[in-house]
Amino acid sequence: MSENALTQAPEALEPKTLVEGAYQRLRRDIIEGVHAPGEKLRVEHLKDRYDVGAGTLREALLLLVTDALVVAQGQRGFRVAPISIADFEDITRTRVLLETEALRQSIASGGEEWEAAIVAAFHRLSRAEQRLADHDVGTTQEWEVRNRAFHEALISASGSRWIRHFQRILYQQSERYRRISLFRQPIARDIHAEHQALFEATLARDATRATSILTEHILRTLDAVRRMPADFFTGKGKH
Amino acid sequence: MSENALTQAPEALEPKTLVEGAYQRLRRDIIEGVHAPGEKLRVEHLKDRYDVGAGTLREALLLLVTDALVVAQGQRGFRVAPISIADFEDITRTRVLLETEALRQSIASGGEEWEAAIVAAFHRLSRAEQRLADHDVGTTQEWEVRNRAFHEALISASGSRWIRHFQRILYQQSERYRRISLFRQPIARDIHAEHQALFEATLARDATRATSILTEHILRTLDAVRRMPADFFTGKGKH
DNA sequence: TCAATATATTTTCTCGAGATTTTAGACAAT
DNA sequence: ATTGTCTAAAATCTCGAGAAAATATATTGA
Repeated sequence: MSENALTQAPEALEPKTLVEGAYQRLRRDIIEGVHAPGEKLRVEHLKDRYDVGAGTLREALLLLVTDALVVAQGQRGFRVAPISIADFEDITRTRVLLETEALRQSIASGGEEWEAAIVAAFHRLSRAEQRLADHDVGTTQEWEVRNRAFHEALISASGSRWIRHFQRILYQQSERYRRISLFRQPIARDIHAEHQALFEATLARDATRATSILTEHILRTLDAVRRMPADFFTGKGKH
Repeated sequence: MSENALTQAPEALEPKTLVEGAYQRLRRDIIEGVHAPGEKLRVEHLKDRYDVGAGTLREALLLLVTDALVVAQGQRGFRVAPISIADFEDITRTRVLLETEALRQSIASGGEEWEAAIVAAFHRLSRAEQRLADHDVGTTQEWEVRNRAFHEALISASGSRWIRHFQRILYQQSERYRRISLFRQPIARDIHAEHQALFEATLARDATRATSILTEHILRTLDAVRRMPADFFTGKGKH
């Protein structure tokens, strides 16, 4: 973690310490649904799975509280943060608020390096989407990474470290929802066209159009989750 | 911590565990400037000051990372989050973005209980401001608490837990800046009139006017910090 | 005097075990 | 059958000590 905790992309660096290592693996497992939402996280069990001491694992769990992926309750241990449709709507709407503002700022003050970064990220993402359309297996993970990179590149010229910090947290949260709903609704809809339009409007410095497209783009993910069966979030149904 | 980590106001509850206790005291000390920005936080020293074991104190430090009051760096321990004018401007602008949106939502969907809570909070704040004007000593802390309570009451009807969560973090950050600059610039300007106007516009459900006043209200704190001597944030000057 | 290397000290990180609290189960009473 | 109490088990929280790393100090050579 370099100068400020807010500047640091939490997955970029490789773990310098056992705590960070456990933190990263635990985070991935939570986002991927290995540990179900609401599930109790018992230190005694997990310390074997992740091969660290109890204290070390507790610290990793504490770090995950920062990402709001884990909730700690007084004298009653840790728990995977629960999910709900209302929460996902909240995440999505707040993401729109922050991400459009950050995009506006970036368009206003972004320089050549910013443009170059977007072009590069878009190119990488397009390739992944092409491979995805060709039904190549195992490219979803790659797409996830590049999709995130594209979205971060778009707003990377925003002067606001705080907005980018919060955006990162929310994106991570929504990624968790997407992973969980992925089984039912693959990344079907023509998402590439949306990215293309977003890409062009941004480079054309058309803030109004770019933010409008971005808003629709983010909001569209709401439909997928809304179409889920009612018992999905209670955990009673079998999936 | 009840249902969701985001719903919990971190200072309301009394500590159920040693970690929480150390966390709360440590947080207060950082906000009040007892531990200067950028200062190294050595576990061996602090564990005596706060009367807990080393592991316990580390956990408290980790919790403070969530509030972005402490930064952790790989194998090099903990440090009080640094401050800068640019950071404070960022905090302030982001606060405006989030708090105005939350206020808009509250005005749109707030019910009677929301109104009642605002009336009560405003009353309590007014009394404190009156006492402050009468030069009563030791009322600044009380004012801080009630000012925060008033601002939270205003947006308490916002359906967005995430916005409220982020708002709380940012408010806490700005409180730190205010405390540090308090010595030079007391809460002079007629802040009560601003609160009064904000109060009235909100209860009148005039979202445009209310958010406009709130924006000015928050942005005005920027001036105080901008007037600080240039060497203030480097820590070279004596204060 | 300065730079570079080597040593010593400090600090962080990590683990395992004991104390406290919560949770689960058995049993009795209404 | 349900409620309540008591006991047993499990889990969390806490601490101190040892291993690893980073920092400060001393030494050597140009």
